[in-house]
Amino acid sequence: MSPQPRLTKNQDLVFRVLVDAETPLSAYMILDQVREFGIRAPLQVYRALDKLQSLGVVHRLESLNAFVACARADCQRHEMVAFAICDKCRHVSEFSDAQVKAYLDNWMVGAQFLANQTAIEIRGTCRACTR
Amino acid sequence: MSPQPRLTKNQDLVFRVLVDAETPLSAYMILDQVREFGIRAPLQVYRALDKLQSLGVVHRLESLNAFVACARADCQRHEMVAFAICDKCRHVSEFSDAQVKAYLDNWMVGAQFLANQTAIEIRGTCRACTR
DNA sequence: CAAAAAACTGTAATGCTATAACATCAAGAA
DNA sequence: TTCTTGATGTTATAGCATTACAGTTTTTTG
Repeated sequence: MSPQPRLTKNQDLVFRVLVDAETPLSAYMILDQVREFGIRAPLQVYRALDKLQSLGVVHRLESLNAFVACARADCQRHEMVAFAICDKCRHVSEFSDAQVKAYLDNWMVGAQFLANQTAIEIRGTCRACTR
Repeated sequence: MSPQPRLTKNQDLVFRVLVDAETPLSAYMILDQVREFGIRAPLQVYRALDKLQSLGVVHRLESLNAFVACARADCQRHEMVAFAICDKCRHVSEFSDAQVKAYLDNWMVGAQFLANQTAIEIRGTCRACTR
């Protein structure tokens, strides 16, 4: 489950909380859960999150100011990923669509725009909450 | 320039600031610019922004916690819009790609996900800042 | 190995972003 | 008119994120 470079204690604590979570968690929600393990300040959480994001094992959901563990077994970096976020139950589906990526890439080539990072977040209601 | 329903004073003030801006502005940056016209509290700005967003004439950039006036002349259509945000000069290019929309729609149909709102934000470096 | 460099940790203080709660006012519909 | 809806104004507070400073551990490399 753990990614390549051995995580430090703080990173591992934060990562485990996210892996166990069923919904995205804010940094402060994470903090609440790791306080009992010695982490006391928001910055300690944010630093761990930064590292985990750079490893590609955690994603930030911009529209929620929250974080999720990567859903894919093979967490590759710099790939284009999209999220469908249910506003009722907060469940998040992560998916990767090569064709969406291809079309956005195409636009970027045309505009001569060098992309670092792409956020695709769809807010709505999931199947389970519709019925 | 102004949209259908006549804007109220506060809405108009906020909208004008965004139209004149060359980069996305946070609610508090907007507040700084409308203080001289009598707006004093963040909530007054947020309320105006909410209304302008629902009219479709202002977009929120989730990854920046900031707002931009809609770049398109015909703002009425509430299509899927994407943003390319330059991290160097903060310039934002707004574009709409029917193909991307089609593929995301396709995914949503498959997953039986009812979408309300979609955010597509590409962070990187624009053409002008590359050279 | 020892020195240097890089990465991680801890803490306090602060700043930025957004909303809750309450009271009031203005405009249009019944 | 009376009712309803939407906008306004203000204060207080909640929630999210970073700066600054100090110290420690781990890794690199000469």
